[in-house]
Amino acid sequence: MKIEDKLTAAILQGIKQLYGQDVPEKMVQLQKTKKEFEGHLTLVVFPFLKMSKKSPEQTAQEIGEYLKNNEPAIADFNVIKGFLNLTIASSVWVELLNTINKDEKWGIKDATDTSPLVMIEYSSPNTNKPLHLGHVRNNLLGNALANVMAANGNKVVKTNIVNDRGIHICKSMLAWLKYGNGETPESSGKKGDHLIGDYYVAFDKHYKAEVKELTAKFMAEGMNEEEAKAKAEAESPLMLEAREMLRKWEANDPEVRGLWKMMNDWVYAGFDETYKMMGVSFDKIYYESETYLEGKEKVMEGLEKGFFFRKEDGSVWADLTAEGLDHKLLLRGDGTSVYMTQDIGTAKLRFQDYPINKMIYVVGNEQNYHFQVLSILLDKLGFEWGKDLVHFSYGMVELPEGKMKSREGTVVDADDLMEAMIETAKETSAELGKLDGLTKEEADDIARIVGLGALKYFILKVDARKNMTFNPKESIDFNGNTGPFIQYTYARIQSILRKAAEAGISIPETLNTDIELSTKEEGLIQMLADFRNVVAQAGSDYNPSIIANYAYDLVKEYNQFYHDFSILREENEAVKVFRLALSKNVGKVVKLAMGLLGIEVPERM
RNA sequence: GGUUCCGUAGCUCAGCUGGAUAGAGCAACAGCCUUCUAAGCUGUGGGUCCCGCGUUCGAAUCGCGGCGGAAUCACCA
Repeated sequence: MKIEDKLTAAILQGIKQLYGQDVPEKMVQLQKTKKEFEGHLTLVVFPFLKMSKKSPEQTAQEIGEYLKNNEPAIADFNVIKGFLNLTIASSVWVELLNTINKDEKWGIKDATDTSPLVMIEYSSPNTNKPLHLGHVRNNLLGNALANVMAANGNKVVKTNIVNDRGIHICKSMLAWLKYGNGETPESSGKKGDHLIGDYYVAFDKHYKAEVKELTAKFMAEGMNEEEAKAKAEAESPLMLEAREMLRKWEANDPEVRGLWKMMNDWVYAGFDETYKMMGVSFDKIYYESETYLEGKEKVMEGLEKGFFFRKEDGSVWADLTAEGLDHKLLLRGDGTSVYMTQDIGTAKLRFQDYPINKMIYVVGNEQNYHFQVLSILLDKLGFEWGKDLVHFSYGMVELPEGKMKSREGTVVDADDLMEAMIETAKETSAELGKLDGLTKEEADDIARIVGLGALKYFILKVDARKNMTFNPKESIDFNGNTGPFIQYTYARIQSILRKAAEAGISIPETLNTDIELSTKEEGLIQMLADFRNVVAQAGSDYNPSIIANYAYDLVKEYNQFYHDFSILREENEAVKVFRLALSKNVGKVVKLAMGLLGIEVPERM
């Protein structure tokens, strides 16, 4: 039983005894005592003044005395204004540590057969260019959220919807045909996604040049600039060719389809490498080319049932004015589908494939409106989870000079970024002399773990909703509130445990409670115990960042403890063993917490 | 213009189901490595929590109104 629950019960009992009234549980506001005061938990007594009819100080004093006399867990108390600071007995903390110690996965709740099934969609790349920093945030958040949901006892299916069709791919294909000389990933030594991305850029370059030329021509013929540009864009032969290619694709032209498949496969091979390096994975991948037709069917079904309406030109719309929104297009006049139609189709397939209880879409906040609409539409169409689907909406990653713009070449590439982080980690490790005596493989592995840890933590510690700034010049720090700091502390704990084992000191599963603890040690146990709440809250709030910030707080606290107290040099055997057990469990919880974020921790660094 | 989100130290961010003197890191300055890993620890300086009004014993936190920034409101995805 949690200490807070136990105390709450005791306090309720006390209130009844002292003031003869039953009060609702939520009036008992127990919070962690602030550092500058003595005690572990603090009861705010203001809510009870009405029934005690006494001053805050007197009321707190009364409740404190009651607790000290009647609740064995309370060793002492002090009163400051309306705050009753309660000191919990050392033995209670040791018992708590014993509980935590026995539980290898403290704070983690495994799914059972009857657990709800949560599907999480994330990543969702286009196949015409490599992943960039924005995708990195998406992937890391999606992966972390999946871990968090799983740790809260849900069955989790991670899914990815790949946008593998459309005009953007045709542009890359066309450019490759025109300017490529048959270049392949093998022949060029480039990753497939980068190769295709380069041709997408090439298309854009040639297209722009074409438009510029045509615009000049039309202006010479007497048009104003705006008209000329619009006409040039509409009549650009390159763009017309790309559109023609898309038509052929839709008509299943074997040549176009063949090229499309080949080039997409290159891209997937590239993505797979990136995902693998990033440490993210999927249980089920959907391809838009396979789902986009499904949506039409569903929309037609809705049309028959009268949820939607058709305009004279044949286009199909949803009237959402009753929900405070506008009219939304679902099928174009020519019967082709739009983005929304595809999401409906994908939803349909997913629902066929899995008994989904909750659907979470990890998609940037520029699509808030889209998901608001999607939720309503899915609900109308009879998807049980439609109404309360979760759009896990995250903010943009911006550069100091503003948004990333592919046009201006300011896009931060995911592969480059990871490589740079690992390289920096390697250099830093070498400078600090951490790599002495390690094999190259070991050193490389540590550099990978630390470099990626720095990147992942940097991104995950920020509240997902907020836009965040990433400064490539200053790069990501390895000191302070960072992934490496947490990893470092973990590695140091492992080092101590190794040394203890070498010295033949064993840590018993159950520690003797007859030991005096310092406030720092008690505080650490309190923080360890809190991990449960943190995981639960991260799950119910869909918020991985609180785990990141928790891990930092815990490690920061442990580091201070580490410097103030000796562990292996401690002479009192019982105290030494206790501190080892405490360290071990800090290490365990840090590893679990970082694991939820998808961040590895090294045994040494 | 409508809707949604954001605004906390020079910078990057915590804190927000109302609670005590608003916290970290970076940057600056001053200390600490013959002792369990100094990617660390200790200290100093640094604040109109965007502004105003309201609710409350109590507001960075809740409500309303402003101001500033972002996103979105496409037969793009």
